[in-house]
Amino acid sequence: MDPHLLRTFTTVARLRSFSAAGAELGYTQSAVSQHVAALEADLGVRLLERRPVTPTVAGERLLAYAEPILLRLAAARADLARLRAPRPGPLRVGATALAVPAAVALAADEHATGLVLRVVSRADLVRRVATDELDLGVLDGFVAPSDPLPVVELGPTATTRHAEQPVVVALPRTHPLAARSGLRLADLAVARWIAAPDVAAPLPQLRAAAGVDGFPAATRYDGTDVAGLLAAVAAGHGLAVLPAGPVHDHPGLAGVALVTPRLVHRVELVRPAGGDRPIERIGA
Amino acid sequence: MDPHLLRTFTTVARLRSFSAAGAELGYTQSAVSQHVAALEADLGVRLLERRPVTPTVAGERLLAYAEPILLRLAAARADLARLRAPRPGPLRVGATALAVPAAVALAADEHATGLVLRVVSRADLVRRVATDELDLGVLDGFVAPSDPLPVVELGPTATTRHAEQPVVVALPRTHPLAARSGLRLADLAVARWIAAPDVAAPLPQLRAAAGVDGFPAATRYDGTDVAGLLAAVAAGHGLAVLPAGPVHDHPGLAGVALVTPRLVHRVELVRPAGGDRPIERIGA
DNA sequence: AGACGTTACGAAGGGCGTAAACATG
DNA sequence: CATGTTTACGCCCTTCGTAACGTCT
Repeated sequence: MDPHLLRTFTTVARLRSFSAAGAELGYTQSAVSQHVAALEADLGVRLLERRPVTPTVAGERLLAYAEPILLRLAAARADLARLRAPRPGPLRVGATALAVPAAVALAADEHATGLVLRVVSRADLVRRVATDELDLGVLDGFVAPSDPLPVVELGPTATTRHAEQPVVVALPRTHPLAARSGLRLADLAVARWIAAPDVAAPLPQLRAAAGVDGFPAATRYDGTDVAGLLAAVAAGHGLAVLPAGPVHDHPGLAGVALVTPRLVHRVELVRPAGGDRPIERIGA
Repeated sequence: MDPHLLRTFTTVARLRSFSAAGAELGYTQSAVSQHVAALEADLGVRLLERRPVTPTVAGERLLAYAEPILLRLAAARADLARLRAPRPGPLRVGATALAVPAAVALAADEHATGLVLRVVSRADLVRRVATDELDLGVLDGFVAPSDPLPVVELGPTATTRHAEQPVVVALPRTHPLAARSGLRLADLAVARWIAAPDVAAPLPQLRAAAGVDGFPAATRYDGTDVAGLLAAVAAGHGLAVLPAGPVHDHPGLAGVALVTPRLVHRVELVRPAGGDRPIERIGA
């Protein structure tokens, strides 16, 4: 199970084509065919159906292993490269949508070498830090008080808490529940929700936290723009669980405290394992 | 970063010898030397000091990546092999010390093909299931109510809850605190404790849960035998956090409820991703 | 027939073992 | 000097590309 073979395999599976994978990887179609054949021979299972190219059950299973493995290999290489020589150029900071203000505040002193600030999805942030696409990540999420954010550990990554603030259910100011002083999440399972996984608390997480099904997605919001989501909630497209701050600042919105389960909005710094370049003002 | 090179590197680092690693892996000493040289050339860093053979800083870092990667590769191979052909022979069940009764109850019907029951450490259980050394794992641990046990995800592993029971601080019946109706963990930070990481709640976890340092290990208990640990507590060698059941059954012990933080003793089943061989009576 | 994957084959490269050189305590 | 690692070198096996050959639509 040479990583080259795994990489070829994942590429073929993604592109659903041997020739396209060859083109992307700089191999001939023939070499790709040989790679896949070698993997299939090694594992004794057919991994791909051809024409159309589709992963078999075993192939799907292997993909689930291969991607993390390749990611970790890349992370290891990036980590050791970083250890070898400090990267020149501006500090590249990535932040998830609701962590942007924290990232801005954090990088306030970084005038020396310049700054690149980039908004990324929650799913990508840790990966980008691990593979040295970013020097620092600022990640947000919704968890029980003082619980750490769940991060996929791609290696000896260091995460540190930065801030926590209360969580509210965001509703239009005119909503019948807007006057309530507190809400229980489970009682809102049948409401209309906005699925905004990169900004608000993702609906599957709400289902898990409430312990009930429901939380139907009336609207899907794929951007990373907080103002846009707030406007969508105000316009009545659905509810969202958000940190109290931005909701209270919006004129058309009411933010009602979430009493059960207890959740906080938490911001954490994600730094590469080595963490050579010290970031001051951490943990403020 | 060929896995063969990584495997050679980790073996050399573990055995602190090129020649011993070669012997273990079936290579000549020369090949081992070439492997390490190739890795060092590839990554542009010296990984090992020679004479004596010791990992450098970069080497230590690489080890932290290499071991999970190699484990995942092995897990992937084992998983696909299992998918290919159902394993003959007895059902191999592994359980951590405090999960043994649950494992026994669970495997009660498995008379068809026979049963191998094996007590393993918490650290090893998931790895052994993933690499197909075990067909089923029964894992215990101490967590907040209804939280899942923390498991290192080596692939698409399936874990399911099996049972939860209350947690107590085990003390000798004659201990001054034995008459209390409830105890706060933080108040016990300066007590004498027994470090029994494979049976009781590990002391580092207690420090984290209590949010304070302390919990000094007066005694270290490395076995997986519950009765032995209970005897050690009864004899005054130190305290331990344990599930209520076995503590209450012991004549010389008092089990005082732990009121803050709220913890439960939880038992979970760990099954290989595929889970072909259905285990009945799950989730009882 | 055309697009796409497979197979055959030869050339280049890489990996391993043997053996000699080298370093270190 | 003994033990243990590195280097030199040759053989073999692997891998890739070219090109001819299936095969599915």
